[in-house]
Amino acid sequence: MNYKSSSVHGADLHIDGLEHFFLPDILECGQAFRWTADSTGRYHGVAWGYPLTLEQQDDTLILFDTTPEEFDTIWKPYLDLERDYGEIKALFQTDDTLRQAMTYAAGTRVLRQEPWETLCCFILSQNSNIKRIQGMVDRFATSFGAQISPGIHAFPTPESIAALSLEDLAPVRAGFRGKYLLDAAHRVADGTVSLTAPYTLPLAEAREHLMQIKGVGPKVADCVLLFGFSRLECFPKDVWINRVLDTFYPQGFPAEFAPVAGLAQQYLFHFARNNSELLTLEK
DNA sequence: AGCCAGGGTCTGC
DNA sequence: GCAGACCATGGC
Repeated sequence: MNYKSSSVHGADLHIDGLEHFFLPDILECGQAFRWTADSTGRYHGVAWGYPLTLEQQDDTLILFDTTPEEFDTIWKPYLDLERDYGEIKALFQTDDTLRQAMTYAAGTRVLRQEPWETLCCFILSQNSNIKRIQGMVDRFATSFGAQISPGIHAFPTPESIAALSLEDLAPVRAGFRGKYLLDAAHRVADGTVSLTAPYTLPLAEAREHLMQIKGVGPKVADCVLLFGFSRLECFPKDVWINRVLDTFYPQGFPAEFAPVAGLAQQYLFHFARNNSELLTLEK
């Protein structure tokens, strides 16, 4: 189990006895882009149309201004609190590289994000960096998302984006990615691309389905499948992961980890970025 | 100042 | 199929 109990404190909810859970690992690892930490360490964000403030104190997670019902339907699945990370990590312990890698992001989890939001974010991610992606996503949501409370915006809908022109999108400062956002919105709005089918399609077909969209290649498709559709068998390959594979898995990534390779990818990504001197950097 | 960023498209072999 | 130019822009 991932936590022992939950309790209501006024308008807040406390989740106690957390395991394998650390907010900075989860919210700042480059899988989600709408969470920001304030000076007290609390995180503010929006997901599935709901705003939330989060704070972690040791093994207790505090969700401010929410209800047990909202926790059960939105935040428990969003934070992937139903998955047994202990079991998966025990499997990874059998691998020397993964055992070491897991210490660099021990509390990460694969969020269950909204597919459309994840699609847009990773279209915007291409040839960019996490800081700038956050800026583009914030301008996108602020400019075109419905205001759900003062200063807080829901993520824009595909329909609302499909009605825009490239010039309308200028405030996002997305550069060449703007036209890709519009293509994604058009295809989702007219039904060419389904945002439910990839939950269940065979992986190769799910990738091809998303890659119909201009600006969506293998890496973006895999990130959307992993972080937006909870397809943990997906293993996005960027330059860092390729260096890890070259250095530590020249015979290929072990097949026994295939069903949860996407979680391994998370640990390996952060391990790589913190230990570049260990990697073969040619090519 | 210059490099690189959680890539993808388009063109030319 | 595969390499290489090119894409816009900001963060470091």
